[in-house]
Amino acid sequence: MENKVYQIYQLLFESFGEQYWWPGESRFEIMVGAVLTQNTNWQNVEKAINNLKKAGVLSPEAIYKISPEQLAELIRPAGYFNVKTKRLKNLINCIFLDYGGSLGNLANLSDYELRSRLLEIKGIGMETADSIMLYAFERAVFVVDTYTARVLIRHNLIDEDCDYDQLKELLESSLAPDVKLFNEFHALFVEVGKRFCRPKPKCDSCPLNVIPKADFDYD
DNA sequence: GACCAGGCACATC
DNA sequence: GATGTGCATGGT
Repeated sequence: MENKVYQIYQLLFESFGEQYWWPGESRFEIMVGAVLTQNTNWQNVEKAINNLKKAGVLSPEAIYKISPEQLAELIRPAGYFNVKTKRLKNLINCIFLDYGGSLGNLANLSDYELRSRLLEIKGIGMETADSIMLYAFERAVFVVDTYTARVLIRHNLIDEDCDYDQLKELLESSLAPDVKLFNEFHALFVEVGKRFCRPKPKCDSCPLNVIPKADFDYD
């Protein structure tokens, strides 16, 4: 098999089907979710987003105006709530002070400009920036996360001390730059990761078992 | 009770 | 430049 990366996509799609990501109703909700889900279970993020919705503050203007204390209380279920309060405020301040509070103005930026601008915001790292790029602005960038790394490393497709850019390069160079494909593939990595590729993996019925695995000791 | 989650910035060596 | 640490809730 020539393209193992694409083979992985096919195996995962056959097993799990379409994932219907990102689970959010608006561009802004996706951006907020991208920050809240940092190192955090999506179930907890949903509670926080529901709190924001119930309080009627899931908009750039409302989050711009709300006090840090109130915001922290609303997003508490997502964990790291003090850190994430600052990160959300940083993101919203950028949108307001530099782009007049309009996401449409951000949408006019080129891929390179948008990613650079997002990465300047304290609290927005590469994965969060790429999640926003792909899922909120429909740009064909691959979102790498811990599961992506784990799966590719365990199947010997990349060195175990690779960095984010190397993983991203492997994926983007192995695939056509297709927003829909990147959307599904990242979501499928998360799905297979949650089920089978934890730090201590349980690979018994994993659909990727047909791909050779590296030998690891997991203690 | 231990483990872990759809990271990131910062301190220290 | 590499490695370590704090941040925090909630499900399994």
